[in-house]
Amino acid sequence: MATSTVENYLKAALLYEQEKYGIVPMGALVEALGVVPGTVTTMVKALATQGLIEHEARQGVRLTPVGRALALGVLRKHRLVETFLVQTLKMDWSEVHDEAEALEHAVSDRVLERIDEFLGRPAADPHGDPIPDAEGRIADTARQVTMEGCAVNKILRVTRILDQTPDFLAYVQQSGLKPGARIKVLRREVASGVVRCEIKSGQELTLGLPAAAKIVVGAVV
Amino acid sequence: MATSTVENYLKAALLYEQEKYGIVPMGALVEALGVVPGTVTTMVKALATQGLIEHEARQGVRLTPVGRALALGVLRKHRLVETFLVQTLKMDWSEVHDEAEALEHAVSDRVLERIDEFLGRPAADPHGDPIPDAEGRIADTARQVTMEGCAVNKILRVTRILDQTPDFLAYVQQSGLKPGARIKVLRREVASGVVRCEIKSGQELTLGLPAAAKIVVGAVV
DNA sequence: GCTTGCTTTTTGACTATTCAAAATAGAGTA
DNA sequence: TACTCTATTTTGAATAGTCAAAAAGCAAGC
Ligand SMILES: [Mn+2]
Ligand SMILES: [Mn+2]
Ligand SMILES: [Mn+2]
Ligand SMILES: [Mn+2]
Repeated sequence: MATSTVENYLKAALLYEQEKYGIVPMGALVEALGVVPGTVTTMVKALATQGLIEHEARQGVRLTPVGRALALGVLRKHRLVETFLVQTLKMDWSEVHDEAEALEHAVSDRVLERIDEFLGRPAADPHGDPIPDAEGRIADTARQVTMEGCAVNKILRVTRILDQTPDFLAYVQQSGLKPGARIKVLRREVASGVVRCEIKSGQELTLGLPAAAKIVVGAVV
Repeated sequence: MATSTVENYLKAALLYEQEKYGIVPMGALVEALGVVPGTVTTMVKALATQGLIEHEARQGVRLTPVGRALALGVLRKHRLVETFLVQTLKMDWSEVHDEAEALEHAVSDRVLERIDEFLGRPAADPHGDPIPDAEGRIADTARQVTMEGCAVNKILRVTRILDQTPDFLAYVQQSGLKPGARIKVLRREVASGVVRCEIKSGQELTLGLPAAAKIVVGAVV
């Protein structure tokens, strides 16, 4: 059985892989796990011995198929637990990440299956992050469009928030841009670096381009 | 923060204390935790240093008020989680113990409060074991009566199963003696060592005295 | 009092994970 | 080419928890 430390390392590598391309530098793991560099070197060697990752000296790591499958399982648990905490237990979407960070290591596959069924097999978590299915398949999010680059004057739906720091989530909540919200981008002013948009009931809102780039939108269903 | 190992040791000591009187012998912890005796001696010293138990050399341990409070918190998590798994996620009552054994260390107080509220602040878990409240108060079960010693020819309700081995739980389930079931003890034959009783819809059932002693009954509400 | 048998403790060793601090490799720069 | 800066690795040490096996304590019986 993989320890929770092992699971955290693999999940961190997976998330980095999904965001960037190719190899995961040691520094990315240092950052994600909050440990000193020497610790990562040590752990990475151990994980490589176990066949979960490949370690290119002075370069970084790459997940093996076994390691990736394990990481996808942990990510699935994390996101289903988050969804459960928000939908069923009515917790605030900004506080569920830390809870899921611990529960993802304690929820068994049996319990997870129950949760998945109970929730009706959701495709995304409260932040709009896609949930891998039981076989480890996960929706491709490479071509998602954000408020920074979407069509103008068209009603769209917020589907995902890329920046999940508490501050940004609080801002998103308070300004009504949570996943599910319907919005319309009115215009983009590149010179001043702002995006002007309309949210439900005609209210208008102005946000900076970097913030707009963190809000993924899609067609209204 | 107490590690899950520490929590398991304290909970084991608490459960033993509740069943028997006074001091908890080292062997009881060896048995409950599934480790070798030397390990218990080592851990017990560490727990004593942390002020969670008192260690009487060659005798055993006793929980300190701090240790007992911690243990009651873990027991509360365990039993609320079991209840949640059965009532909300529809898991079988015979399989939830092991799941709760892991989840009790990962569920935060915040999540626990949500679960407690969601379930309507239950007083007992699926096995009928009392759930400590948030302040650590737990119902006194010292004078509970079992089918071995209860009144005869009176309709009673099963409230608790004391033997929670999978085999016994399966027997209880299949013979309709789960907590909540209404039963009537018809007569006790001390010579042959059996108890004859009637369960719902007039079916009769015979069980041995040791088995009867594991089924707690109370007045019908 | 001496021997038996069971419980508990001691000792020595091992794994997993971590940090601090020093050493080193590379990449880019002057 | 030599220097500088940063990322990574090495080394040495610590903590938590565990086991195996030997030693010690103690109660009971002879
Ligand atoms: Mn985690
Ligand atoms: Mn999420
Ligand atoms: Mn446990
Ligand atoms: Mn129980």
